[in-house]
Amino acid sequence: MFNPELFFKALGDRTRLRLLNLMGEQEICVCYLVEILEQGQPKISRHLAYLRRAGMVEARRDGKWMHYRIVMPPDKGAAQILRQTLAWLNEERSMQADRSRLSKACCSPAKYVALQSAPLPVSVMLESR
Amino acid sequence: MFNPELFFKALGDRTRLRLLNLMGEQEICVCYLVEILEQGQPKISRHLAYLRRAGMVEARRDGKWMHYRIVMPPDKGAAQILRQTLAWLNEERSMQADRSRLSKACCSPAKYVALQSAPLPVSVMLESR
DNA sequence: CTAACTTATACGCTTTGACGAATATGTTGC
DNA sequence: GCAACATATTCGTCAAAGCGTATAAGTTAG
Repeated sequence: MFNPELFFKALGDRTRLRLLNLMGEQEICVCYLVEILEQGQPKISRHLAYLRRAGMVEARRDGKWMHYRIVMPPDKGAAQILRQTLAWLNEERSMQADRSRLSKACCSPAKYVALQSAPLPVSVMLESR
Repeated sequence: MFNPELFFKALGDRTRLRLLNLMGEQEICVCYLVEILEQGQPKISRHLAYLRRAGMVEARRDGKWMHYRIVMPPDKGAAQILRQTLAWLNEERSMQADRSRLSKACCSPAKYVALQSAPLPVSVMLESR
């Protein structure tokens, strides 16, 4: 599929860029996205749906939880631009801060215990080996 | 300046993508953009203003005529993505057709004589040497 | 089945932006 | 100055999309 307009529209929103940035490395549970971005859950969910419609992410159900991950578009040009964009985002301070908060999720027990056995982010699982 | 949101918003419109595609090689007069895209002049002008605000193009006045050209953003990441985007656009048929119509501007005298001594596109000038 | 929980969607409201038509601005030649 | 021309901007309208609130849908535990 070749639809640059739809593709770039999907990237033209700060919240969606932050979501993509957090999904950059590996799949991540919606509950973490809500906590880290400190935005309402319906808002996060709507933006995830937008990204799904644009073919940029896919979801996997895991019991009550949904995990989202980036999927590279079949179009080679689009995939290249998406990869480039993720690298670009990673240069910005606020995007690094978001990622940092994700990796520290394991260090704020009060908050995450409240999420009652929410699945740990992959990064945390790797660290705790 | 680092503002991915503004950057991608500018790319999230078909008319603006077509304009960038036509400006890809060298600067081009507004009158050709209007002719080739077959869109109203105010529409073209508004989209050019949008691209100018986003820092993607600059204008040069030449008497009555305005010539627009792409300027690479100072941000290295943005510049790279813009270059890739232009290359990507160039793979699409309709974008190739637009470029083709530009290079054939010299072959439809009736239409372009009506433009009374409009400055020739650079590509035409190069061909006629 | 029911209660608790996570995520998705529907609704109403507001903002953004795209559009055509009309008009303003800037330039040239007389 | 004025007329003709190229381009820019303004205005009113409409559609797209953002948001929060409320609610629906799907899952698990009991």
